[in-house]
Amino acid sequence: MVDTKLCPKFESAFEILGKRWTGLIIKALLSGCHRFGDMSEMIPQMSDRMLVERLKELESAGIVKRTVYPETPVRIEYKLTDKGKDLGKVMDQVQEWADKWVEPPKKEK
Amino acid sequence: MVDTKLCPKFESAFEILGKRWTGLIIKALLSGCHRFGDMSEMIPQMSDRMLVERLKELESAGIVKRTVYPETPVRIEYKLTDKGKDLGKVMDQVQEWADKWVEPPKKEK
DNA sequence: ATACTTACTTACAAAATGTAAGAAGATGAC
DNA sequence: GTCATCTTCTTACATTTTGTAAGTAAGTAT
Repeated sequence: MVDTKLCPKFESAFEILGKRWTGLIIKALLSGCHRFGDMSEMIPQMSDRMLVERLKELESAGIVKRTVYPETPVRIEYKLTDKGKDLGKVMDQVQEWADKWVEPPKKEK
Repeated sequence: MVDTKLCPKFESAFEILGKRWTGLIIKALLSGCHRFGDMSEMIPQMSDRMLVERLKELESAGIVKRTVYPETPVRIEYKLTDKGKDLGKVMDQVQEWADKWVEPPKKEK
């Protein structure tokens, strides 16, 4: 064993990233999704309830900014802050790893 | 909105990384921890029960290899496979992001 | 026989997530 | 006016995951 403890900042980062859906939501935002409905469509396995909850968490973590446009019907935009955009590098590495190591799911047949 | 779906491989990667403790366990393994007790010590907030469960998942995902040394008392080593070691780059990016953006927790005065 | 070590198991409670229905606020159709 | 529509949530309740703490197994050593 080398160290006796992990870096607290690293741990803190994974309190966010290590929650279900968070990574996918950030990826969706990086891909240009900005609206609730867009994200909900892009990640259909996730329920709206979870999306609401995660977006609130990401907002209070300073990763996402929520803006209301009082049009009709109301439009609400979720955008990554600088802090959030900086997660792009993390996501790129995840994508690279996934491309190299994840074999496509062989569910059917 | 740009795309209509996320990359399935990316999603698959986050089925693992997006679980509580997984990131910290991989980081511990990258830091030179190899034994159950070491990891349990390095991540004291996590219970043994969870460590067992996550290690099994990581093993069946091909990220960790478990080896038994029938000494006394028994020694069991957990090591990252090549697939697992390749997550080092992801973890490095997380660390970089955390160093830049995570402010140290201001719990107690 | 008892104790000691490591690596788990098990049972049960608590918390997170899934599911599905509903609600609010502004509008337009009838 | 009343009904329906759209989007973004909210609520209630079931299911699943995680937390907590005690216990087990195998191999020594005392």
